[in-house]
Amino acid sequence: MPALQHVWTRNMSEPVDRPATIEDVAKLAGVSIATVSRALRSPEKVAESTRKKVTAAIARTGYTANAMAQNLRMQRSQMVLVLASSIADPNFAGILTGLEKAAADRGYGVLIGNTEGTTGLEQSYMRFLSTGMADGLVLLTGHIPVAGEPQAPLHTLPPIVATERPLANPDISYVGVDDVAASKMATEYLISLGHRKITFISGGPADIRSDLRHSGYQQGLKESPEALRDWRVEGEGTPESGRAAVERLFIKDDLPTAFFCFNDNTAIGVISALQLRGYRVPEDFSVLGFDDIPFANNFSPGLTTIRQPRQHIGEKAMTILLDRLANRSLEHQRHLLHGDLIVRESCAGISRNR
Amino acid sequence: MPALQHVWTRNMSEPVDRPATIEDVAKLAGVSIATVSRALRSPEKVAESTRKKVTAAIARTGYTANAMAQNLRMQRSQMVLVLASSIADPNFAGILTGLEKAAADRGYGVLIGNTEGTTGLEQSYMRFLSTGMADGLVLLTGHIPVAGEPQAPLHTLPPIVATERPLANPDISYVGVDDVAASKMATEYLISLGHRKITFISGGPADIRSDLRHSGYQQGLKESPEALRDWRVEGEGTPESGRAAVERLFIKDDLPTAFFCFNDNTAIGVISALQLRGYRVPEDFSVLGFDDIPFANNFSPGLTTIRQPRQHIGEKAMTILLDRLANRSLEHQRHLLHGDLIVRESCAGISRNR
DNA sequence: ATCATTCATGAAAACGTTTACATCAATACC
DNA sequence: GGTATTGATGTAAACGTTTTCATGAATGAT
Repeated sequence: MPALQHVWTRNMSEPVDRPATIEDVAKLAGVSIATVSRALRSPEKVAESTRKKVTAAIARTGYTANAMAQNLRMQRSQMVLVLASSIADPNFAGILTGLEKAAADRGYGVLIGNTEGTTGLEQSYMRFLSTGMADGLVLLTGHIPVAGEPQAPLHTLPPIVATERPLANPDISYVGVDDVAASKMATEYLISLGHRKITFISGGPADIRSDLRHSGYQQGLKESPEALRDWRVEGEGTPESGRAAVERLFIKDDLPTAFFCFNDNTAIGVISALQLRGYRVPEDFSVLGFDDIPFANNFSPGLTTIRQPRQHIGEKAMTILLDRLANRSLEHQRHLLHGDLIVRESCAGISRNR
Repeated sequence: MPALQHVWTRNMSEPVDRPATIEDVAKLAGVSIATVSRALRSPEKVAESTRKKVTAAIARTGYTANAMAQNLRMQRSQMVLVLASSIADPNFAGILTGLEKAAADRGYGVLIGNTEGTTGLEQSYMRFLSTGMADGLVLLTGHIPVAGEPQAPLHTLPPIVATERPLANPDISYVGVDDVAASKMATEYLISLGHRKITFISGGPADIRSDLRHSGYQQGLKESPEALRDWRVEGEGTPESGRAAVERLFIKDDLPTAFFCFNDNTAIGVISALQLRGYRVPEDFSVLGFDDIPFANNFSPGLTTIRQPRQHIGEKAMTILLDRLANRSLEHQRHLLHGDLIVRESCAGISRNR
């Protein structure tokens, strides 16, 4: 006897068999649907003998519980919405991998929304929350997507956790790399190599991480006994902006010996601009990045950079969210993960001939 | 009067107000729930005056229809499952962006599953389909995830479309770049630069695309009147495998003047191996890639490569799937999109001194 | 032997929608 | 002025679960 299963395309010759329901199973096993449900959800409550009958009937019918019905009844969706401002961001894939893994481990699904930085799309994705299609929210956008007033009531939103970009609002859980500590470490490393004139290229004024990393850079500078100049120039986190920053410095003829860049993309731009002008990295200038994007190792010279533990970040963020979903009482928390300094080839001791 | 809205966290002082239901709206508007539903789904069926009352009541209550209830009733989920073997794949982000956009445009959500190439995870994600949490499936894995027999019944599965990696099974819709035509074009380009000894580095025997691109390469060779050697060596699609391939050729002392690589990652490995041996690209060797990964432009030398229209591929794939979902009668279709040759710096005319 | 407990099961009420059908009023027709 | 026709609404039945409560049967204690 062939198993009765889901059939998606109609076969004109025979009657369409819908997916088996709990009632089909119950009938076949000669029990009530309540018993079938119990046999599945809390097997200890049903007698050994009937449990066997039910199991057999389930196997025969190919039954799988309808998730919509379950979720409607249980008032949840087992789904989490992940909102990102750009899927193409080099950090996105790694974080998503972690988010996804942690979610899958606990039976949750991951719904993704690409907001492209527009609040319109943001709002549109929020419907997954308001309609109950998702139970929680992971934000990679750097801000809370609230339509209305300046300070819309937070309790109006489901459990949220932010990652990748810190939020201005401290009342929301955040997990990410410790930007300040990592940047301090990076700066200290450059100083330890003998550099005294270190430029920091930011990722743009809109990005909070710029200020955090700048602040770590400042702290690194302060550690050193010598007076060191706080030398921040603006970038945008793109290779082009890195190139442009270098050009501006050359025009002003105000050159550092080392660059600490907001991210690897900027560093790549900086290096290519320097090389284009005939300089060598690290012999003439040292360049240090942030992120350790997958490509950092294949660039030439290999990028010395701070590694973001992307997958861990994702996993931790999802774990916090799901814990919150499971137990309403949990408070929000911030987790700053350590970022390793990955030493490759783009930084070296200060050259003698400059 | 404050709007009655969803509240996720309990405020001990006052009673918890659940999300407003259709019944709340009906009561407030003084009509039946059927009328509220009609006012929303088919406004033309309800009198102007009552429609206004309903609209007002909806605004007052902050009502949004419960998606679970809707989906249960309407027997669909408005959700699509996207299965990928690796989120970290450089093509993934672009394709996902397209998939996501097309889905969002039509009110569908995108559920993602990272199989990591394991059939265990694949099976586990299939539960979204069998439980009705997703209506359709997008495969970026290169094969159909069927648990059982060698040729499990296809009608047992929901509408499927494959992208990124072609499937062995021709009965499933596929949209991707035209590997053969693009590879032929790439090869012809190298020939037009004067190259007569061109190596093709594959992406590994398991990847069908290796054979397609190899076949296009062969066709490109055949076009040329001179006898040209079919010169395929095995790689794995990684920079390391590209490096290794170069080393093997040097050991055999059997060198081409140009390399056509399965993908950009391989090309990057090839170039770095050549540079490490003191050769220059493109002066000494030409190297051509495939994909045009975001980084290809920032590599040095800029990678000449075939551009995959990733976002278009994703959009087209999703469109086909959703069309199929909307109208069962549609047959499967394959769409091969044109891949542009992007000329940068890694290929040049054959050098005089070799 | 009686009565209180435990244990396994079934009946039925939710969960929040959509929609076929019935109802009734108002209009149109002759 | 009686009868079709149209139009707007309400009633109630689904959709497929989980879970409270009630019902009996079997067990245990006295």
